[in-house]
Amino acid sequence: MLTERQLEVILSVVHEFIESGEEVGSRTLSKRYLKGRSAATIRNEMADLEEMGYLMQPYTSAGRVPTTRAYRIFVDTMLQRLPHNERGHGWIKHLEAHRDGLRGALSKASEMLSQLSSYVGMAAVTQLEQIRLRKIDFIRVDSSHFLLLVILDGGVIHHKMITMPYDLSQDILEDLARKINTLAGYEWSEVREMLRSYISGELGRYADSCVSALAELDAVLAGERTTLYTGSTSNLFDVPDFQDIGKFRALFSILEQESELAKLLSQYGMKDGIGVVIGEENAAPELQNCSMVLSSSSDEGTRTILGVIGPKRMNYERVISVLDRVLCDMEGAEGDE
Amino acid sequence: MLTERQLEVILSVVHEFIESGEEVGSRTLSKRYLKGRSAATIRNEMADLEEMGYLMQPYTSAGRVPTTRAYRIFVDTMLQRLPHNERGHGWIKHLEAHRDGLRGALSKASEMLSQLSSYVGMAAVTQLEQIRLRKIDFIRVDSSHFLLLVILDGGVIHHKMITMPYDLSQDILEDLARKINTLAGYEWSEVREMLRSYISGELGRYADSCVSALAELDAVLAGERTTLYTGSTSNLFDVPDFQDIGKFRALFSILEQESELAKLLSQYGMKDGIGVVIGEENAAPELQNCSMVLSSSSDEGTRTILGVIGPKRMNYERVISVLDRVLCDMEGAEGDE
DNA sequence: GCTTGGCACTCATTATCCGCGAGTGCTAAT
DNA sequence: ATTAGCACTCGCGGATAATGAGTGCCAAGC
Repeated sequence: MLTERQLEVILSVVHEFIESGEEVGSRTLSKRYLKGRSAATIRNEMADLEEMGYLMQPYTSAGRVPTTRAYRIFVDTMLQRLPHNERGHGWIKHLEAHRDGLRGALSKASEMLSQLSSYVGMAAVTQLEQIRLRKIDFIRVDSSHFLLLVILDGGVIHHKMITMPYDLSQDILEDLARKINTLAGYEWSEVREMLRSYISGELGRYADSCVSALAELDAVLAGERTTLYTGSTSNLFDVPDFQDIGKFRALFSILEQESELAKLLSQYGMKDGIGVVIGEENAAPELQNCSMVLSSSSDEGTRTILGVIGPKRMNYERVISVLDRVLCDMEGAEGDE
Repeated sequence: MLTERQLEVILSVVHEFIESGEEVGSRTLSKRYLKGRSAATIRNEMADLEEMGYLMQPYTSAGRVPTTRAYRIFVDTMLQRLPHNERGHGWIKHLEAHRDGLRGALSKASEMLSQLSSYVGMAAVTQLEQIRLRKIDFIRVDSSHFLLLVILDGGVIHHKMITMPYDLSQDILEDLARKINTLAGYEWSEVREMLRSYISGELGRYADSCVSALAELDAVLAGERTTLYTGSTSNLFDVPDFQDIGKFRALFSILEQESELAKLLSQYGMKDGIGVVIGEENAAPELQNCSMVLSSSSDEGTRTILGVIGPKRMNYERVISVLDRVLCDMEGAEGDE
């Protein structure tokens, strides 16, 4: 399909364009990459490749710019070539043991990814439907308030202050908690059902309040719920591609809509290992000029995604190695760093 | 000091400049504001006012632009004129009762302020040194982990997973918690001291771990600690003053450094009620082009600040009324919205 | 003594033009 | 198949000119 030389031209154009940000001309390629061949020869190849959809000219008689297809080839070739770490599977196991807990670990990781990549780091944890309950507790604060505390597998912690019309003594609450905790290890959907029958059966006059508390709890836990952490975004100011306020805005506004971005991430982070999503391959129209380098890891109940988002014209090699390194750190450092 | 007419000129220049964003000329003023007088007269006044430091010309023979002093007069006049809500004192009392808790209330408030003002809303709660303990609890999760839970006056909640070398049974933990909870109502600094002696005195072999746990806790609570919530920042893209990427960056980067901004806020939010900080009045050099409209409310132990940050050339009237309205909502809506 | 119309002058902004240079496509020779 | 040569395209940057809003100042008027 593609001759050896055509491939070489594609890779060269992408490489040069990523470095310079300017349209790549035949002369440059002839001088710096395919030294054997003359500019004219390369011009012919480039004309062919344009027809095939790998290159394009921003205007008549300018240099060529790679299309997403060209980037794709470039990245795939790179991923094959790299001594590509077959770790990147197990890291989710180590997250919870982090000294700052899940929350702290993810927020630090995203920040670190931002710093090291000089783009924007992201970390997301998705609570799947089949997440299991680890521990639940009610803490009486005063006569009309208690704090509902839920700890799920994977270290996800939720808490919520509940207002009660009755004064429940701490003893009653403890008793209730003890009962519910016998359900630890079950999936949430099961727990919910069991709770429902328990409440209506045994709780008598408190049933009303408990039902509404259960509803609250359900709202927090039901279905997929993704929490997203975003590293520092100020690196984006130094990216030449985003000097234009319009392009900047496109990326930025999606970074701010956590829910949108979270949906996108969970959509692409299917396979374990490191993956790259380039420009238009992305579902969101705002991200046409952006690429993401992602790694996901799943456990029963949660899926965690770490990654970097940056311009399509990003330094993929560096970002991939940075991500790889952060993942390794994660497995290594855990509690002691 | 200032004649009636000089004052009028100042207010007019500020008003016009806020609307148009362009240098204001004498002809405009004569036509739209001080209809009685001719352009030449106003030119003379303006020359005087420039000498007095209220106006300035960006370059020779251009229109005039207000200085911070002029903005100051404009804002002060407005604050006097407004049917200015003498509420705005008590709202901190109502925060905690919000159905989403303190955290939820503040994050919603900042978001709402962003939406309504079309600038950037902020909400910060500062935990003062003399904050009081309301309730503490240890929840055993498994043999080597327990969750430390601290509830402070004002509804501030902290939790932290602690790893323990020993297996402490839930009973021991509960006993410990019960003891500590007798200290509820004391200031944290007192609690810390009492705990310290208790631990070394009675806990025997567990003392080491407890000391380190106490240190953890102390790190979270000691001194001032401000939590900052920032509303959507994407409104900034539509502000003409920030079309230039450089100016945008200045504001944005400080919004991202939560700690910096938090420090600034607590510095200015001294007096209760609504206050405005304009441009260079601000300590941070990054905020020279920005103004903040702030309202703070203190309780024993916490101070909460709500406000909006935007360009110096912001629509102060609208922002002030928006803030006022959000504060009222806060007092009214509480749990039921 | 303010106020005001008139006038010359300033200066940022915008439009226009022009030449440069990098790059292309095509063709004819190798 | 490759390559040197050539005419052509087109964005970019600098120079120049025209525009126009606004000023400062002066001399006349109320």
